[in-house]
Amino acid sequence: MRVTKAQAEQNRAHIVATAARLFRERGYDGVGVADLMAAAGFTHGGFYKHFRSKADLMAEASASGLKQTAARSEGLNAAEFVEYFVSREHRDERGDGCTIAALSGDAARQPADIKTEFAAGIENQLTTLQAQIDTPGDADQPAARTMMIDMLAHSVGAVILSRACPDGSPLADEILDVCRKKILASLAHDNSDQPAANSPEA
Amino acid sequence: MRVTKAQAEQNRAHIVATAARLFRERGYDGVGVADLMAAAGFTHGGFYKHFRSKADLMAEASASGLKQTAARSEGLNAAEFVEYFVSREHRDERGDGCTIAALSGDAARQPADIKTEFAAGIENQLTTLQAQIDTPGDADQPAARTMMIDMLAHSVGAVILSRACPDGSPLADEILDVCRKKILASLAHDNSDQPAANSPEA
DNA sequence: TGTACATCAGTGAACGCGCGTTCACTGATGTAC
DNA sequence: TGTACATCAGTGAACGCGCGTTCACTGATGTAC
Repeated sequence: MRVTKAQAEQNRAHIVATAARLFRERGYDGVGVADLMAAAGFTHGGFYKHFRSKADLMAEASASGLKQTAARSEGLNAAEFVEYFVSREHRDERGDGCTIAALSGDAARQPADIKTEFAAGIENQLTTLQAQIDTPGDADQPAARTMMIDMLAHSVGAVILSRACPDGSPLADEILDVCRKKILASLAHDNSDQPAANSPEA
Repeated sequence: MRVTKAQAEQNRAHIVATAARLFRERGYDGVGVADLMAAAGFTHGGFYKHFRSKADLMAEASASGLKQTAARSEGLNAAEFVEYFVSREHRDERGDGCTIAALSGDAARQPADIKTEFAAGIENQLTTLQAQIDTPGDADQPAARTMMIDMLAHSVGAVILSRACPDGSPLADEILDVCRKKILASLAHDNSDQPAANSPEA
């Protein structure tokens, strides 16, 4: 049952893509090697012809998923990104959605190699988002980066919080709607580095 | 080896509290019944004298953890809450930190009973935070709720994103610092429901 | 271009291990008189 | 208040099961001549 070198590479890529999707849907612990290989259309034994261990695949599938996530938002400006990201559709489609939103909570408990992939994935996402900002001068690139970091964290928080609520509950939708408006508003009246950022209490 | 009714209740509460902490640290799947009972100072067999199943304990420990989380932020105003929440200390102390930040990602994949506990926990947290807002008149309670929903999602996103990065990496700290400033700033110049929330693109 | 042999992607049974759960047992607690 | 018995929190061995991983095997592919 040997298979063309090209076919084998294609099969391997298919397994990685399937893993990226299943991990987003069910988390790293929620997908077994046998599950995964069956979903990809193979028997489980062949897994170790492609990967040294499940842990290795976890890192590779994470990297692949993060790359795909960033590629998807290429060409979107910040507002368009938020409209898609902080939406019911995105919230309800874990498997096809953003890897950062789906797996950051899990990544926090994984070994360093996976966390490194996440940091790289986040950097890549930031670069992609920044590339679409109308920069009047190149001077305020740090401000653009700051803005995108904040916007991404804000959006990720909204989706994760909404997903933690029961399916179809009012609170789940309220969180999404409130945050989408607020994030869009904060993008609109360009809060580019107001100096008044210290001690708002008292 | 029977034990006082009072002692048994105390032991049960201790197991729940231990579970809440361990689940925050390692996630629901990362803690076994035997692990948990050993950490609480018991052998695993006794577990089923207190709980019908691990799933039952997961729901109860979640509720307990969420209650504790909200209780901790009582008396803090929004800015004080953010200063604590979006900090390195909180990020690095998963076990002692906020249950929402630690487990929302996992809760999304759990059965309805756990999601229901999370929704209740979030509502409780919102009520606690709103109670500390200087409301000029009672009229803008909806605006206060909106503000707290947004601030909570924003803060949770910052912590989760930071935790997904390698320990001690520059990006992990940058995310935290950027978001803390931005969230405090948005609280300070009170962006109470600006009308300009539609279509900032084009 | 044809032939002979080595390679290796994929198969499916089997492995040890840790998980959640059950169970017979213990002995101090709680209760009935 | 004291005695006899039932209760049940906690113990530790054992259960079946699914997990990640290994292995002998297959047979088409790739390679050497």
